[in-house]
Amino acid sequence: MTARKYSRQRELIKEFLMTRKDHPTADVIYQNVRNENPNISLGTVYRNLTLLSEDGEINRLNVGDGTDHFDADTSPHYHFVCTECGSVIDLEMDSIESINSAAAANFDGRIEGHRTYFYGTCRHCTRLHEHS
Amino acid sequence: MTARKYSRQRELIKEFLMTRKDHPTADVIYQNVRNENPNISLGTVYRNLTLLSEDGEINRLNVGDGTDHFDADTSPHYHFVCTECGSVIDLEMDSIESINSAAAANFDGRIEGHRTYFYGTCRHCTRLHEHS
DNA sequence: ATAAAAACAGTAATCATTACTATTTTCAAA
DNA sequence: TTTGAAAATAGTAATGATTACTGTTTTTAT
Repeated sequence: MTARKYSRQRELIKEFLMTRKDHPTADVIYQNVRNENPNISLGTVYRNLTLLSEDGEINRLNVGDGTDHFDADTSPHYHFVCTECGSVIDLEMDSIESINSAAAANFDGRIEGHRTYFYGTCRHCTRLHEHS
Repeated sequence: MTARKYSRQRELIKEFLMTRKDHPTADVIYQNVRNENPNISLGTVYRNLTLLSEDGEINRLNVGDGTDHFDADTSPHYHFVCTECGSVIDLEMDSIESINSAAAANFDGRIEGHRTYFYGTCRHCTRLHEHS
């Protein structure tokens, strides 16, 4: 519906996000894209992140830490969030779309999908606790 | 560790939340508790919601709409979020703790739990679309 | 009773995000 | 190739949820 026009800024944002697998926040993206375009504004970053996710080119993650994270990998996969350091890590596991039907069983409405985040302690933070 | 002292305000907040199954936000709780205590401040509501959830007496829900929701039902259960009206509804389905082990299979770290929200259109919004 | 810890009301501050505005860029059609 | 309307931009102001601060009041163990 909305005619999308080319923008170098949007391209830079997408390009940067594709190089990262740590699911950065808008501000981290902003700080990094500024290396390529020092004049870009934070509002432009936010607006383009929204446009890209509306277009399905990226995903917005609400991991529960108060700030959104972004992911250029739109293939179905799950995320782990470390409750100590806050890092967001891709999980290698099969999709569990079957839980949608489990949820729909006793529900009077239409269930279209789900979002699942796993929480715990990441490898690095676990090791920090080890007292050998 | 932190010695908790009685507070009438905290009691009112918990009591109100227990009467509701629609998972209200802090501001909705504030507006309602003011009927019982017109002097209560919004900061007190926020602080006590945090204390109550730290104590495991209530749960904080991050449904992805930008504002936290609260639930006095701490028994394990899942939630549905209507993408049209934003309502948050309890789901009657078995716990699927088994997905934790699926997530842990290829992950080098400790997975302690997960949070899952189901999205779609609620009964009410679905009916609004029906053109009979 | 008393006093230290906890909680309070009221308000200011913070943080992420969105909205606004005047200017610049894109791009399809002339 | 111009041209002009739509889209996008930079910069800044505003918003909304939440947290922090401060002087006062409550709680509660002694």
